[in-house]
Amino acid sequence: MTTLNPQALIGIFPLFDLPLATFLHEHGESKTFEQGSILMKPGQFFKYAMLIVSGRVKLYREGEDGEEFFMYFLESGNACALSMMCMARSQTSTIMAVAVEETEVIMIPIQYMDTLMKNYSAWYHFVIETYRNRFEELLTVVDQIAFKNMDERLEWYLKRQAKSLGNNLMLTHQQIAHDINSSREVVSRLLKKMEKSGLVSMERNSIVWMGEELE
Amino acid sequence: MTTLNPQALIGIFPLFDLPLATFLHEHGESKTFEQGSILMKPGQFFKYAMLIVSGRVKLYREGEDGEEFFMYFLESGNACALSMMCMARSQTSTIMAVAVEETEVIMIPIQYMDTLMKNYSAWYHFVIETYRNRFEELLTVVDQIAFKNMDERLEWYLKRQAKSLGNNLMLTHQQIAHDINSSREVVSRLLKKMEKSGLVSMERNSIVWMGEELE
DNA sequence: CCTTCCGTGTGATAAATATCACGTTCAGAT
DNA sequence: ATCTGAACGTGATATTTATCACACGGAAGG
Repeated sequence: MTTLNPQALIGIFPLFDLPLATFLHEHGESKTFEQGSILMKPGQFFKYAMLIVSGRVKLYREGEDGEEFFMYFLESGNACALSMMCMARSQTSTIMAVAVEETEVIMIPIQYMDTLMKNYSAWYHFVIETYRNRFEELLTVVDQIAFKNMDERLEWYLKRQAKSLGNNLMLTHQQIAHDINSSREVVSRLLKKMEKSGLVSMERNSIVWMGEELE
Repeated sequence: MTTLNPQALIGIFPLFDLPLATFLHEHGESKTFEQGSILMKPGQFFKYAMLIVSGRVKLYREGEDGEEFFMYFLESGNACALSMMCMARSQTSTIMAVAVEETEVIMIPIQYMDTLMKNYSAWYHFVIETYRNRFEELLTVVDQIAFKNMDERLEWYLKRQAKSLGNNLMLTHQQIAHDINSSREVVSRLLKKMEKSGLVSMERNSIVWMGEELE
């Protein structure tokens, strides 16, 4: 039983229709994750598909020696593609998901997947759409790290952050370096250049993105 | 109507059951792609989901200035995840699929997707499985380019090639450089090192992988 | 047989990025 | 107010990768 009623669910997940929203309302479970808590980590077993109602989740890949690499955010109306894929086979996760703010999710137990797929076409459209979006996002990530230099990657990173978190970014250079798998000094220098060309303005602990918006 | 009968289909796609195989046999279309022909290219609109019966397809990402970056192979029993997601609206970012040998595929017209999803649970298991495999493969690609140096990436590349194409690889240094987005000279030098440490042996136009197998 | 082209080898150099060392600034704690 | 630690700035240097230049040898075709 979710805290949100079917109509409210449709408001957040526009691909849902009333029968689906009603079903999920009845059989889903609401849960709130505090800022900083882990929704998913490598090796974890899935019992639920997770839909994001509100808040924001950061997905990143972990390297062997503790490096991290930011992949994307999940936000209101999104679903965790990995949770849906893994639960279909009772497999374990390979990435890390952390709430960057207080985040409310709906958890759909694995045993309903067959019913949903079979009887609710809105559900499988939603699932396909979710996969498609994540897959495409992952492809753009590959593009960036395969073809672009640090300056362009940093710019793209900031663009994406600004799109999700707003133009005033509470990030330290160190955090950014971590996310793009570079080093603080490199990030500092590149930011300096970007400031000179008017793309950002900087203060202690925060950066204001002044370039164009993403999309 | 496919050239293969339902039983033969199940032999190639073990997740299929008889009703599904029968349906696909009736409504799918067989097609053969010659070596070197393009199954999928930038900005293409999909009318079919594509399943690989035999042969091998190489999936590439293309950069803005014509660079290429090898992502993975699709082989007998695989399906093209992207075709199933019907990426109707991909723009600048492009993916390329080329047959590296003569390849037979089954093409399922997109209008059957709803029926398949609704009435054939084996189909949606197959679809989920396909997505999951491609997604995970893409994640390992991200790992490599995000965290590893060229020597490790080259080694991993050769391992994957050897796994699909056999240990005797008919590749020039130039082709390899292209696939991993590096340059011929770099690849030559790294291969030289690998030869000295006994990982490969080299001849003109071919490289024999002598390291351990992947997986 | 000879020429030409392609694949390869290799040194020199450049460019991009990472690392090290150290300084500065600023906010919060004592 | 002073101290302290975190965040940031910056030069020097190392490492990694790319690029340039050129040489060599074999294979294919005339």
